[in-house]
Amino acid sequence: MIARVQPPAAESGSGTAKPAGKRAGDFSALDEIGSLPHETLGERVTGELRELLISGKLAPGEKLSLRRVAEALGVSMMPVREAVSRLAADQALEVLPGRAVRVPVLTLAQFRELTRIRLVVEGYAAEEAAKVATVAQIDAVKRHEAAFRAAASADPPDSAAAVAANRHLHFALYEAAGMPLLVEMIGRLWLKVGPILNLDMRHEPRRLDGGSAVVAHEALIAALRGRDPAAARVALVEDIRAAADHIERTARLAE
Amino acid sequence: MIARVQPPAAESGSGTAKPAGKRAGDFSALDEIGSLPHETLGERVTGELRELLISGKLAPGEKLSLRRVAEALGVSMMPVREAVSRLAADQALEVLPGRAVRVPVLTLAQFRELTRIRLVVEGYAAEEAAKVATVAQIDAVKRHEAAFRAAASADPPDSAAAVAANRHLHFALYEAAGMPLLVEMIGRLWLKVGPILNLDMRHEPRRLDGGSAVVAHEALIAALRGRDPAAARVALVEDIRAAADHIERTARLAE
DNA sequence: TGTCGTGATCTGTGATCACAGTTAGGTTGG
DNA sequence: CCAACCTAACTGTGATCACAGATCACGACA
Repeated sequence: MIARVQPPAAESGSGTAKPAGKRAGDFSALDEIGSLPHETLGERVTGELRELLISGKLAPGEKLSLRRVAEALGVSMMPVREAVSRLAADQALEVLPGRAVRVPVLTLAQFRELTRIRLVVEGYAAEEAAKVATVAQIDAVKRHEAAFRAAASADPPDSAAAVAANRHLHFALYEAAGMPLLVEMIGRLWLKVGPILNLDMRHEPRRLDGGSAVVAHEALIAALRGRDPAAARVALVEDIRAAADHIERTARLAE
Repeated sequence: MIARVQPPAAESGSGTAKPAGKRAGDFSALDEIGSLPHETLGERVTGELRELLISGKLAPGEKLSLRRVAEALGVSMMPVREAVSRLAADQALEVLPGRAVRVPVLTLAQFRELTRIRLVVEGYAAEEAAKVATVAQIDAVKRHEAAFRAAASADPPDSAAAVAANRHLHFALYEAAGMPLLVEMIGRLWLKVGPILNLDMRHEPRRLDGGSAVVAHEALIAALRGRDPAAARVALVEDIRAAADHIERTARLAE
């Protein structure tokens, strides 16, 4: 089913900050107000569905009905159509020929290809991050790593928190590379692997978290501190590959 | 302005080929018809706009009106909305806060980031293609290369044909890597750089075509024939970098 | 002559209605 | 008891209408 709309959610998507015309030094009070969000309904629904997908709350194969989603979110069918169109364009959702729209079920081949692409793209982001990250950005990564370890080693393990912390850790790293378009592209990749990956982590948090993930994360942070791009890439590749191996062994993939 | 709808256009996007249920050997006649397109109107409009973007027929900064596009294509406003939503989700189009939707104008920083990403992603595709390409696929690349050289060295140079041949050449290469998701991701990148890149090539075909492009393409084909992944990557990187350098010098980029 | 106010016209956004296709469930005939 | 049909409810798609906001141009006032 569909979760309720959370009020603001602090959407991290494409920011719309635009100071518009800014003259020399007159009317200083007017420059304070920075163009309010103007977030359209369709965008909010998109963000809502994206959040559900990337956090693994929507299982692969799950069917979505435009009318049901619209009703659950308290909006008309129209914004939901727009949101589904966008996500379907990214293949984060798929619409079957004459049926409903559903969360795609990846084939083994597709999952493997996606993993290979992630190794290249996210590995590159880690490399660049190791080159140009500020100490504040490295601290942010460390903070999320601590949160991840805490959630993973708790008794019982807080799988939801671990999933969220893992995501924040990775994206804090990617944003440290200073390449916004690259970050967004990675977000699109996570939209595709999110359902299987996080659904699995949600089911078996200790297997993945207590093991190689923590080790890889520590190696990653050490590489960031030492400003060692090659080591950062290796650490991240190890992290992704370990998770992917685990998925391949346990998750149910099509065909 | 908006071009007219070309009848079929042989959409090369996400194929919808699906033989549906295929039983043993009964009703052989029914298996002939391969589930007809079932292409929705919105999808066709999307493909139409995508083609205009990737071929550089829509200039950066050009404004689009949903109603005008709808009228020009002879459809309602609805399918156009869907198409624009999809393309805007990929940032192939952008919708200003309270204004119209337009083709994005890249800043210099954005263009450089895009180029860096292309070097990584398309370079990887070239590497993989050199590993696994079949002879038929290599021949296809060679065929497009010949068409490109012919169009570029003609008098006067056929810039439209050169642009098209260049695109076919690159995508024939990428498809040879056998990674469909990667190809689609690259297509998304081209959607962003297409307007500036091809618009420029259209204006000054000889500068780019007669020079480094042909050399890079020849080196690329030689690398494919020799099954040398590293050389293929170098050749492609050289091709992209030369084009990007030319753009940076001549094209008018924002900010 | 320069500048501000103002109205007409455009923009995208959202809602509602109509429709063809498919699916699922219930019923009937074997 | 099983299978086939048939109806009813649901699906996404497309069109039309209504609305708030922004832009632009013209005209009036200083």
